[in-house]
Amino acid sequence: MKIGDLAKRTGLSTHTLRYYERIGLLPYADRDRSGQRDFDASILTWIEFLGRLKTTGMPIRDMLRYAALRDEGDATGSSRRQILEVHREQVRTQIAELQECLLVLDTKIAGYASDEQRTKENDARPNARRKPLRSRTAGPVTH
Amino acid sequence: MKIGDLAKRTGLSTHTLRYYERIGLLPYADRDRSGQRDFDASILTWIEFLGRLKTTGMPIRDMLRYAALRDEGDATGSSRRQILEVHREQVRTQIAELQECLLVLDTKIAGYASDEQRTKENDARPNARRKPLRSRTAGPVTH
DNA sequence: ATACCCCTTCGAGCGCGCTCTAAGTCAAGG
DNA sequence: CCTTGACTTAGAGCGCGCTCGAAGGGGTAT
Repeated sequence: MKIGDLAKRTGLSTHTLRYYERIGLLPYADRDRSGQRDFDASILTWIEFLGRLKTTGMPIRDMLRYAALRDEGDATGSSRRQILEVHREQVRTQIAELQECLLVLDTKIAGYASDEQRTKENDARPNARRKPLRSRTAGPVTH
Repeated sequence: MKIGDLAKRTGLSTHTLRYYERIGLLPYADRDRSGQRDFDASILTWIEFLGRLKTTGMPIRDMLRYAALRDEGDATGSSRRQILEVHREQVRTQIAELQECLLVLDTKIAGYASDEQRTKENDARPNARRKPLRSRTAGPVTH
């Protein structure tokens, strides 16, 4: 499988795929006689799993640790399991935090909701006037 | 309230607080006669709310849009509500994704679990050997 | 042979969100 | 008076995860 095809299948750019290989997140792919990468189809599973790790906020450096252990073979199974168990716990925490935030958002939105009738709460502005600022800090102001 | 106190209370560094003021995420704070910031206690509520937005992945540029509307006063209530409603939807999606990933992690871990007995599945390595690489790309290798 | 398009490597650049340094001011305590 | 320590501004630098550009090669269709 060529890199372009893999890109289409995974939604990653060819640039990103090469980058991943370069840093060791993907195994070094076979090259055909003209030097082009020929990916094994099984790479799809691995990339998908990496996607899960990424979605759940695992930094690349940790994925690299995991990938390295994977390369070392069977003996590293329990280390890998441990990494995943620790990570799973972080994901659980993350979900709990988000759910808490969701409640706060609900409350806040409810405060704005009541029939376009303004409540004090949602409009409280701490320190009076806000300085426009943004002199040399930013360019054409995109905000 | 001095910036140092506020830093302690919020867990943000004084650097970060000044940075937030600079970009307009915090209102321009009053200065005492010697030029030092004197924050209104009500800023705590705002910072806490910003924290929620941050936790849920809202980029600073969007927080700035929200903050700007807030400064414009009561008339912007419905725009602000809209921003939050859109964001809430994204948070919900995010949570759903994480929960899906959690299931995948559970499965993966279960695969490693079974009494230290290696299963094929969890060790499948796509393209044979992995090149060490990492020649000029990185320094002393921290991974 | 000539396009055309996808591929290659190497290395620079970018957007984000801080984070830190430098150089200096100010107020309180010993 | 002198030190200490928290504060001030302006601006440079950093870690992350890509993202892109330049310069060139290969294989196929016309």
